[in-house]
Amino acid sequence: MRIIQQNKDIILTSCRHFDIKRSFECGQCFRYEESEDGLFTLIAFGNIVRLRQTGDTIIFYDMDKDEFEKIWLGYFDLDRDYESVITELSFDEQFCLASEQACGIRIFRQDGWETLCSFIISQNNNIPRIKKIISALCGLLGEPISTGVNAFPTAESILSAGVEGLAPIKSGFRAKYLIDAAEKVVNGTVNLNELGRMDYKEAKETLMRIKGVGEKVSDCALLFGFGFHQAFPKDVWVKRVLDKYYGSDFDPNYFGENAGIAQQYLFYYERNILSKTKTNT
DNA sequence: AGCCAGGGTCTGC
DNA sequence: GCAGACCATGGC
Repeated sequence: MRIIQQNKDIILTSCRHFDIKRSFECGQCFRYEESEDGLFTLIAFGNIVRLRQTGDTIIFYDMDKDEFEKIWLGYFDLDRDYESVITELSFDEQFCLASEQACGIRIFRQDGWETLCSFIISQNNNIPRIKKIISALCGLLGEPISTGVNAFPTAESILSAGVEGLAPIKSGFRAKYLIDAAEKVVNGTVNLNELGRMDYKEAKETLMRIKGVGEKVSDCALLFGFGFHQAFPKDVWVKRVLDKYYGSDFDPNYFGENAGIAQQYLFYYERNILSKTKTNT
């Protein structure tokens, strides 16, 4: 992969292991839109990013190199060698099948607070509606960053809204969980800045102090928002894979330190490929 | 109309 | 530790 500044854009070439469509559509990120001509618009860290992929070339529009290296290199996990990660995980037969169909998925390193809230909202919910609720939350309480676009709201802002104040976003029973998360982050019961210094187990337990955060939500936040690549979220799709091929005694340690990456490929394979092609038996 | 969705809590055994 | 009811909402 090479990074080139061309006029006002950043161009990545030879991106064998970065498929932006699959990476966005694999259920890790909710603040993006794809327009009909293949343009993706992402809102993250108070910025709006527009990007498009043609073959193995990706263009980041109106982006300067300093900003790219400071924020987006890390966000898109571009320092990680996915080739060797995939080779490492390929001892497993199901992963091999999945990685052929899900090639190019990368795990984004998103904002921790936003990721935590996003996956609190995700519980017992579907992806289109998760996106809607998050968008409404930002519109209601986020700081404007452009016309009609707001950043993700701070914990203080959500806390001051209260459960009643969140009513317009129609998050249902999850509103009280968002408030509890905001409260514990503001009062220090959960210090998100310390999570990175903890081991996986301690970080997971810390997030689970929040009401509405169980094992799965905690794992998603750790994997997509805090860089814990051994976190292995088990949602209904992943459980289907585990039931079909691995048995009830499956332990994520089977996949090692990058179990979370394996999980993401299996999730995408089951949800976006298998469930749409099989003739029901 | 009923089931499902990147689940968790609470209660009862 | 495990099963089941319940939780809001919208798409199909």
